[in-house]
Amino acid sequence: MQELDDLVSSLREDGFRITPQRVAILDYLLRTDDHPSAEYIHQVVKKQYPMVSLSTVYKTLDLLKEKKLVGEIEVGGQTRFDAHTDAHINLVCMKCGKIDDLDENSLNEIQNRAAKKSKYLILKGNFELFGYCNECKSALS
Amino acid sequence: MQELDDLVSSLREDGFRITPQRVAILDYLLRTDDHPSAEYIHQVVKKQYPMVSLSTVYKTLDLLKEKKLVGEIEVGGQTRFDAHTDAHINLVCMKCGKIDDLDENSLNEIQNRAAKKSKYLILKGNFELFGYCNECKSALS
DNA sequence: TATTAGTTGATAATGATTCCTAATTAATAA
DNA sequence: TTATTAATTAGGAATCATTATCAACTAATA
Repeated sequence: MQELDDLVSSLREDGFRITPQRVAILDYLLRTDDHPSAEYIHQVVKKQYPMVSLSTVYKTLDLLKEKKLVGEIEVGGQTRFDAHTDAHINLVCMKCGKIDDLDENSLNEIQNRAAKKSKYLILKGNFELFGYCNECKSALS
Repeated sequence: MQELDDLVSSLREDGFRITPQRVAILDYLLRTDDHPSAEYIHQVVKKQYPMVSLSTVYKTLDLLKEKKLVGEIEVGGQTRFDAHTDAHINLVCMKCGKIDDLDENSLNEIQNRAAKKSKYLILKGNFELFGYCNECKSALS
């Protein structure tokens, strides 16, 4: 996996230690389209490294957020993570809890316009739409 | 306050009891441009009705959310509320924590386009931009 | 291979929100 | 106006995600 190696090297160059735990977490996030919670990431990574602790997952996620390698959205009282870092829409299914990504070109433009109008210095944006996914809406009673 | 009276009447017609607690909470949300947390709403309402409990604030907010009289966004591990219910951008200052609203016409259009492309049934949208407000960015070290 | 500072795992602490229940009260009708 | 009653409230306990703490461990370096 070229991308993983590159990101790992860049972390190493920034002076961070490369631990199997960190690699496993980043690897999983790069491979999935899912938007897992810290708890879920912990479950997944434990299959490969049973000794990994939840607190290490949280700390690694903090690091990856800081390096802008992963993004986060807060949904239903918990934080969900993904490695899809360009501006996009998160479609949140209120029934099954899944989150799909949707690219939308106009978001960067909106962000720039908002920065100008508001005088805020904008660092990141989250765009969430809540509803029912195709499967769950079909199953509505 | 005409709007408050109308909303109170509509709640009564829906079979909900009109309590001073509920009126005070809704009244405050209608009057402010702020995006208070439940805790903060509790502080404000207690000045007028010192016996109001935090759990009543939470339950009233649930009711008002269900009736779509207030919106919510999750920021920094807590939920913030406002009575500005049409689609808009929330500008979140990562330093002082304030949230400003910004109208943006294209949001409804984006929402419709996303619904079509994704096949989701969209019920609501949140658009958040994070950064530093004009005051806080000037004060950056 | 030894050194050492960064990292980890385990668990305690925190804080926002939800749950629980007896007491209260808004709404209704007599 | 008063009695009835089911909805609502206050207060506190419980829950759950996240953060903090710290002794033990280990990746990086020389």
